[in-house]
Amino acid sequence: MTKKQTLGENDKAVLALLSARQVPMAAYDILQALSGTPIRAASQVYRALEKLLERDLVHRVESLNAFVACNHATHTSSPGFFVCKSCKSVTEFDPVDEVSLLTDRASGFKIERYSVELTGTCVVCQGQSGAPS
Amino acid sequence: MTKKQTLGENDKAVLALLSARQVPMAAYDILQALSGTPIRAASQVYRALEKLLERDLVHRVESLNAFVACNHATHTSSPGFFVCKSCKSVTEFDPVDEVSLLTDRASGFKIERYSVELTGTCVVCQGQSGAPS
DNA sequence: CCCATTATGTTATAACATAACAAACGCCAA
DNA sequence: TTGGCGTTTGTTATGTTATAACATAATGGG
Repeated sequence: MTKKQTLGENDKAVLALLSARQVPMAAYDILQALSGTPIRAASQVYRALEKLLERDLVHRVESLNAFVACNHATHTSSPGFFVCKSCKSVTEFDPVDEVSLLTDRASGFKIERYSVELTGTCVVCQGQSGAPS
Repeated sequence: MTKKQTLGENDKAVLALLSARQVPMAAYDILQALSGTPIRAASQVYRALEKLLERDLVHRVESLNAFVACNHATHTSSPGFFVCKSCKSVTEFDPVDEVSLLTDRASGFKIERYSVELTGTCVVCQGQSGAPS
């Protein structure tokens, strides 16, 4: 019963791509970016993403239907994100404090996974759009 | 320039449906459930949802690609949800405390909207599945 | 070597969402 | 009153995201 222990070539290619870019990518964008490789179909991308998500090497950004490489040393399965709607960048953080508050008010609900996504404008983009010439 | 101030029949029908059910519904489920009405196409459903979302009468549950009627007296545009993966029920709450923590660590990021979704098992479903006969 | 299992490739389709255009409706100014 | 404009609604088509289903190849233990 050998369950997948190593990443295959496709998985590595997807991970390398997401690590190189620092922004979230949609699955079909990944597909297009990897057109030089054996990856030719959506299902290959989704299969790779599935493995990478299991290992917390990649996170899904729910509010964007997109995927981003984890940039933390210690991979957490449930990160929080600041998502800049202007430049599409995301900043990852670990919402431990917030989640401990949430645990308190869960009143019996058994939390298995969470998604905390803050949408707005990052510092850089605020400077660029807000300032008059 | 009269911008839509009242809800139309379609909007009311969608809201009534979502209020009657207490669980999130996907847009195409709504479409099917309203087959007796003038609503015949997906775009009509999405248009109604758009208006209802603007007014915070309905919320989008990102992790389910689904929509649920707001059950709060004071409608907030950014609620939190406990989502039971077993019975699909959602419990809405206002994550003000958590978000004030997040504001502290946002370090210049301007938060406009947020989504806090906790997936797990509700008290009722824990009792049903966990207990031996 | 042979078979079972896992991995990969390929095609098709399901599920979710919006674009684009047409028809009808309401309002108010000429 | 009517004619024009903005809004709403209806309709068809298409775009986008995700998975199902099946075929083929690689791998590893007996």
